[in-house]
Amino acid sequence: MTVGRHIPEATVARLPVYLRALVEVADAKLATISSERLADLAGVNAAKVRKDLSYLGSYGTRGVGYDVEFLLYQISRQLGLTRDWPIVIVGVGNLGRALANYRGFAARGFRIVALLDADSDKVGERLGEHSIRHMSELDTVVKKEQVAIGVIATPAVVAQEVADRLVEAGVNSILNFAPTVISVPANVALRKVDLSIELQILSFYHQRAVIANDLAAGEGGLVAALDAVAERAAGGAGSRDRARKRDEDDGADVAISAG
Amino acid sequence: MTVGRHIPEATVARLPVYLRALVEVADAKLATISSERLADLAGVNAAKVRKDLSYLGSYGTRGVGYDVEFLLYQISRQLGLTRDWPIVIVGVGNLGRALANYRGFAARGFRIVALLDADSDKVGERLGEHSIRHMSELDTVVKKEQVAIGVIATPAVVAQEVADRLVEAGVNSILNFAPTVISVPANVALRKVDLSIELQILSFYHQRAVIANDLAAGEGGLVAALDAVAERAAGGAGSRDRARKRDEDDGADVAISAG
DNA sequence: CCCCGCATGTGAATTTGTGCACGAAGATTT
DNA sequence: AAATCTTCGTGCACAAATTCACATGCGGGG
Repeated sequence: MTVGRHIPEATVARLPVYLRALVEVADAKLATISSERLADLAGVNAAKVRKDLSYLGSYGTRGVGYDVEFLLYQISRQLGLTRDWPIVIVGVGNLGRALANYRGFAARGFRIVALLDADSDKVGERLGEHSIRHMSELDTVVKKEQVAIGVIATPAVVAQEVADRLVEAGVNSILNFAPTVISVPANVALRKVDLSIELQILSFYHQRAVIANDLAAGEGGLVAALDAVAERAAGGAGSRDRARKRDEDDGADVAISAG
Repeated sequence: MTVGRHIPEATVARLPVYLRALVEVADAKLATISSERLADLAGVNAAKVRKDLSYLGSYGTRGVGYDVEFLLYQISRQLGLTRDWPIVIVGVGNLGRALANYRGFAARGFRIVALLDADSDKVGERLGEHSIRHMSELDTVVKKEQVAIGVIATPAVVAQEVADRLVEAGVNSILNFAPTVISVPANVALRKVDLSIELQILSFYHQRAVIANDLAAGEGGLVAALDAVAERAAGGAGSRDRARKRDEDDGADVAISAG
């Protein structure tokens, strides 16, 4: 492989999935793994795994597979997980609290350095190993702690303002949980996690399934009535779509574990 | 347009975003909106908005734009939001609680009918307008309430089992927050939200930005950048045998990357 | 009533992503 | 040492998604 420059976005989005699978494999004390097996664990197809990994360089051994530890290291390195990144969480409501308690952060080298909230009543409250500080300290904290990533968990109305302040303070990567579109300068990386949007997307496919089901199940007037609608809504390729979705779905995913 | 058949997946994922923007526009008492303006609010490009909307049918008026109310209705209908969908949340930990309290669900017609957890100590605990029920009631609840969508907010280890039970009980749409890959039959719709994966993806782009920045920073910066690179290259070998702690991270998802 | 301007709808080109199929390379067996 | 088996790496064709560019058609002004 021509030394992986420019890793495709779709590939980048899958690397963390491979990483997680590899951690499990390593825990099981296996030294090597085939693309086939890794694909299985990651829920994708083997050719894709090989192509993805080839962007990182040729780290596999034909006839054998990939060295688990080495691959773990290479992926971690590409993802920038070999060092710690200080993060701040802005907005300590429902979601902010869940995030603050989420142990997956530290596990991957994301170190929470501060929890900020605009509500003076919350300031000072202890949460895990941090006490909540006031928004006004944002700039100070970011600069002092060299914050790399800002997590926005505020209500939608203030999200853009918070983003602006984060950028202003020097943060160049933002993870937005607020249910609104925010915009940032081109040099700032932005990702969003939107719970209600995920549900709505699911609702779309769910509705199709329901209609398809009704059609398959019954044969009364209902069927006739829905027929035209179903034709448009479900199309003919419903199940094919569904099957694909499982594999490739890389649109938006978020993850949290409930402790 | 030949009346929307087969709406592309990418388009489906954007419809909720348009919907949200349209709600705001409607609140502002505007009767029509141009693709340009809607694109702006949704953070995408105007041609994409037009093409997306064209899949729903030709609802715009040349020279004028789209009728806000009408478009709102059409999108809601496509997404299946004109009716209520009963949902259950399985796993009432950190995240499950946040989800249970999240107001965005009810707002769009997703009605939580039950909160389930395997921990007997939690059973009976009141949370909002529900009291937590035991996992063993899953089948009963799903059937009695005609549950449409199951939300998994459990630790990763039990996620697959929970998914299996949901499917078994008749749920055909699942939103998975557990930080693990789960598999379901082809006729079941599945989406995942993985918080730690989002952070890792962000970390990838962040790292790039850091290096690019260092490089652009001038001479001293160049040295620093090369240092950073060297550190990664060399440090890798050193920390190569780092044993990653297995930890349950959470998934969460997001959607955009900034260049 | 006709013309002009504006914004939609869409064919076509481009870019990005996927997956097959096969050659290459290393391991294992005979 | 050769034959065989396994599994990677990748060229290629196809599919999906994005973006451009412009013809089309509606509404308003004169």
